[in-house]
Amino acid sequence: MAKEVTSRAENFSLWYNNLVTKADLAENSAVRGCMVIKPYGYALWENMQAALDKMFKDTGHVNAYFPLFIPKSFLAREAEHVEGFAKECAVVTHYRLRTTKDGKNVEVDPDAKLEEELIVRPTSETIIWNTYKNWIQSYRDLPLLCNQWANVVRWEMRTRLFLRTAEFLWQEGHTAHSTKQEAIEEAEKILGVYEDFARNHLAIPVITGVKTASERFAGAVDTYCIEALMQDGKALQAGTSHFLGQNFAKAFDVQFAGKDGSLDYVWATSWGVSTRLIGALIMAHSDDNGLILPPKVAPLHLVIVPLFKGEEELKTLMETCNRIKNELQDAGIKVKIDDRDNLRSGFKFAEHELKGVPLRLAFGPRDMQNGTVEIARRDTLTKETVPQEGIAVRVKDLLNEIQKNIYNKALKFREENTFKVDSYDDFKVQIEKGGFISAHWDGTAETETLIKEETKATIRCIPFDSDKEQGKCMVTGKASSQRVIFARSY
RNA sequence: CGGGGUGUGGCGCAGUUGGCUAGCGCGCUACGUUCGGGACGUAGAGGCCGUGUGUUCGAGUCACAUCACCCCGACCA
Repeated sequence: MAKEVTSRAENFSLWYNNLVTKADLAENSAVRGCMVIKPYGYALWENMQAALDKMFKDTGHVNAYFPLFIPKSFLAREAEHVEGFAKECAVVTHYRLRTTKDGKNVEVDPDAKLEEELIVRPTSETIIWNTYKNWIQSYRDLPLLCNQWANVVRWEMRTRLFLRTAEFLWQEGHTAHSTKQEAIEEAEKILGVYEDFARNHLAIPVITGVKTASERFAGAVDTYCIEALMQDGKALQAGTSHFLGQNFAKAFDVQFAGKDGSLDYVWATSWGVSTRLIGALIMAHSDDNGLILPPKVAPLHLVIVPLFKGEEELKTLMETCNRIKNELQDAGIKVKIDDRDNLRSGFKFAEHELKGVPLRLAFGPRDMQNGTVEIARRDTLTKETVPQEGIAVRVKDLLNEIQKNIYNKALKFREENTFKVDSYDDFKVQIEKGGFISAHWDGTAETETLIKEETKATIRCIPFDSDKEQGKCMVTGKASSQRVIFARSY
């Protein structure tokens, strides 16, 4: 009997469980909201990392690493920045423990108090700019294009597995430029990288645009973003790229000498994507049978399941299985043979579907006789029997098809769930049903706040590619020059 | 920090108006039969019922306290 899975809520844990668990940190409430990334989930992250890392390097960036700890005073330098992060910082106040008198426990040694507290980085702008100060003197030192792969900690009031954990992994790029124009171009270029990565690797269509002032990164002049739509109709901010102006350069006194000898503050960007992208991947594609992972980032492309009774039969099948495995591996396909003898094949099928392995190749005595194999697609759940000959080509084709199909499905979903709305009444009705809503807004923070308070919808972004159509704000009736994207979001 | 809910083997749960030896499903171990879509049988292992204090002849069950977790808000990638 097949297990029945009905509700979407059940699926969320169904989807996550293969990749990640909540950190089990016993009695300590302080670390709630951390996650353990299991090997399979981490392999997925590593694939995403590798692809992104290559894209960064192809656009002239290099990797570096900066400290986890940030002196408290650094955060105070940029007023808006500290305002934005102060409420969610973990602070190190002591550097030593000691055994309690009864010898049964440990406690903080009050004599080991730090003179200046250290902040566990919520993001690294401050410590990086403090370092850049020493790296930049002349226009010849620019542009400086660094990326860092790191963990960060944000003490959120409420956490949510993958989407908002207390600690998460990410990459953060921090660049310095000699002109405003060049910095803006950099921020835009990176947003393009993110969009490309989401589309071509994660198979997630995203809307690119700029954030409104109230949604902007603390300390940025402009925040560009990619916004994705999840299957439950909620929006997810999947990545951001910030034009920081000269804010951090001024805060950390980073000036450079130009060709003409004049001094000026450098122009900056910062940008990042995190393990939240894994959450996006899961929530954008998965179905009631479990995960659906795009081949480009899947830890495993194909599992070979030999169908056998008894050790003897397995032996006779394994020769062919190994041959196929080698052939596929030589073609660059990530493949595994599932020859566990304590599980029935049906169970294995279900398990690999749950884990989102794009292809499954079943091979039994019947195929042995016919010189065939059975290939099943995870995305469509369809099966076909094909000759063993030329299997690598067929598998490659299928992986490409799956990659495309997953994207097209997600794109179709987004298109079917994006609505143009012109009246606030319609808006209130539509927002309950989820999806992106494209509507006119008068450009004021007051209206934005009002809408948020009344409907819980936020402006996800002012999209780059929207028509510059004239219209009237759906709330105030004031003039608007383009539609913006509203949604409820994670 | 407000509002609601839950704590019982690894996981998911039941446990009556307090009652005797705390159950069930999944999973786990062993053996056997099975094996082309989540198998079955038999035999096992595994629990001071979140914690503390009380009420009682007797507490998983009642009271009070406390801790933790989940959901909904405020905050946020």
